[in-house]
Amino acid sequence: MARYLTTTLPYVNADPHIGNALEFVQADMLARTWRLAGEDVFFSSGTDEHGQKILQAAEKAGKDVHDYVDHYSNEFKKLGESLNLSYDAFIRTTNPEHYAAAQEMWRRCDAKGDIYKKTYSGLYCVGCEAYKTEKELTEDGKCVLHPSLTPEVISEENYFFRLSKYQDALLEYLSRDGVIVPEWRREEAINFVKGGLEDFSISREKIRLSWGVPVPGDDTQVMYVWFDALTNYISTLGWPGDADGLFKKFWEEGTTVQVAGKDQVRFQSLMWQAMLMSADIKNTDQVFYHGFINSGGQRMSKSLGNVISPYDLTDKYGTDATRYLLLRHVHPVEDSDITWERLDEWYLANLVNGLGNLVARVMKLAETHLEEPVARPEASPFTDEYWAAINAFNFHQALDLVWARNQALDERITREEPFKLVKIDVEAGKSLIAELAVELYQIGRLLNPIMPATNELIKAAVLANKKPENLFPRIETA
RNA sequence: AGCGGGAUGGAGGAGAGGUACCUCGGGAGGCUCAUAACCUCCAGACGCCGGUUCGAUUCCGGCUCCCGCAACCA
Repeated sequence: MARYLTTTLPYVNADPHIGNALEFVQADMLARTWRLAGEDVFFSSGTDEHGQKILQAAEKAGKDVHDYVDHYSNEFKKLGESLNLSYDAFIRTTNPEHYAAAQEMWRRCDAKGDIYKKTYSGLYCVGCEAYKTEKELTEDGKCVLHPSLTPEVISEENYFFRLSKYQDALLEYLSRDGVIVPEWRREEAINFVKGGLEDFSISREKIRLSWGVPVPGDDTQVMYVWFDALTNYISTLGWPGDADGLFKKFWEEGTTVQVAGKDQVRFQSLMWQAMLMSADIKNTDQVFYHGFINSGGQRMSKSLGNVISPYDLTDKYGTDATRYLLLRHVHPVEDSDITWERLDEWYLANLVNGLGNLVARVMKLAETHLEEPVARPEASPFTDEYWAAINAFNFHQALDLVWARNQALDERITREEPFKLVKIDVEAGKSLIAELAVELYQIGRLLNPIMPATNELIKAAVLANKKPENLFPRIETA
C-alpha cells in the first residue's frame, strides 16, 4: 500500500526547538515502521519560509530575506541529519514549483467562488507592523512590545476564503473516525466548527508585506502565509503537474497521514481540509496531533533559561539515544515535562545499564564460547501488539514492549546461568548462549524504527560474533 | 461564561471494569557473564463525594485544585 506521511513545516524564524524534533522523530518512526512492513512510503518534511515574522526577523538580523531563509532552512535540514530522519522529500515553500502550486490552489478556490475581497480593519501597531488582537495589548490598550505607541485602527482590503461555506462539509469530514488522533481533539474540533466558522483573510497588501507568493491576477497583494504553506503537502508530491505520478499514487490513491502539534487543529484539520474541498482534492485521511514539551513545569523560554534544544540532546546523548528519549519518555499526545535530571536518569537506567549492558553481556558470552556466529533468525520478532501500538501512534508503548523483552533476557541470563552451565556441560552451555544471541538479534531488529544505527550495530555484532564497543557510554551527569 | 485535558506509592511517568506497571530513591539478599552493571524479595499509591456494577482506581454525575483553548498565532 502507498502511504503518504508529512510533518508540519517548521516556520524558519528561529532555531529548531525540541518540539520540532519530537514531531520529526515520531513521523520518522512511522515511516520506518511502515517501510519495514513492506509498504511504499513517501515521507515529506521541509520549511515554511514566508510571512511577516520572517521578513521582520531578517531585517532585525540585518540580512537579506533570501539569505536568511536559506540559512534557517539549512538549520532544519541539519537537524534532520542529527536525528537520522529518513524523509523522501524536503520541501521549501520558496521553491518555484511550490509557488506555482500555491497559485494554482488559489485559482481553483477562486474558480469555485470561494475567494472574495473584503475590507478588514483592526488595531495596527506601527512598531510591530502588525495587527494586534486584544489579548496582545496591555490593559490600557497599548502594544506590549511598544508601550509608547497607541495602536491605530487601520483598514486594509484583503482577499478572504469562504471557510464558513464549508461548515457542514467539515462536520461531515470530522464525523469520520480517525481523521483526528487523539479522538478527544476530534470532538474539540467538532465543537469548534459547530460554534460557527468565520472566513479567513488569505492575503496581505504588498505594500505592507512583500514577502510572499504573489496573488494570481492582482499584483498589489501577496498570499497570507498559511494559504501558501498548507499547499506544501501536495506541492511536495509534484501537484498540480504531477509529472512523476507521485500525487496520484500517494495522495489520491494512497493513505495520507499528517503529523502536527496540538495547536494546529484549526489549520490542518479545518482550514486545509476546506481548501482541499474547494479545490476538489481528497481530504487528508488522518492527522495526528502530538503534545508539547515543558521543562520544570513551565513552557520552555529563553528568559526562564530552561530551554533544552534538540542539539543539546544529540550532543550529550547521541542521535539514537535522543530518538529513544523522545519516543519513550515523551507522551505521544499529552504534554510532557522533561528536565536534565530525568533525561540523565532515563539514559543511564534504560540505555547504559539496560540495553547497552545487555548487549555487552550477551556478546561477551557469545564471543568467548561460540566458534562461529549464530545464523540469522528467520522468525519475525514483530508482534501484532507492536504493530498495533505504532499504528495507534502509541510510540511509547511499542518501546515498552521492546524494553520488556530486554528485561526478560537479563532475567533469563541470571536464571539459567550460561556462564556456569558452559563450564559444566559445554554443549548445553553453547546452545543456550546461541539462543541468547539469537534473541539479542531479534531485539536489534525491533529497534529498527526507533534507533536505526543501534539496530544495525546489534545485528552486525551478533552476525560477526563480536562484542561491540560500548553502545551507550557513561556520561558526566551534571 | 463556555469547550477540552489532568489529578496514580517519597519523586517522575504509564495503564486498565476483576492479583495496579516502569524509571529513580529506601531496606534485605543473590550472582559474577556484563558498561561498579544484572537478578530476587520487602515497604509504599489510584484528589473528594455519589451512582451504575457481582466488582471501579478504570464508566457516569457532582465537587476541589492545576493546565490549555477562546480563530488570522505560520
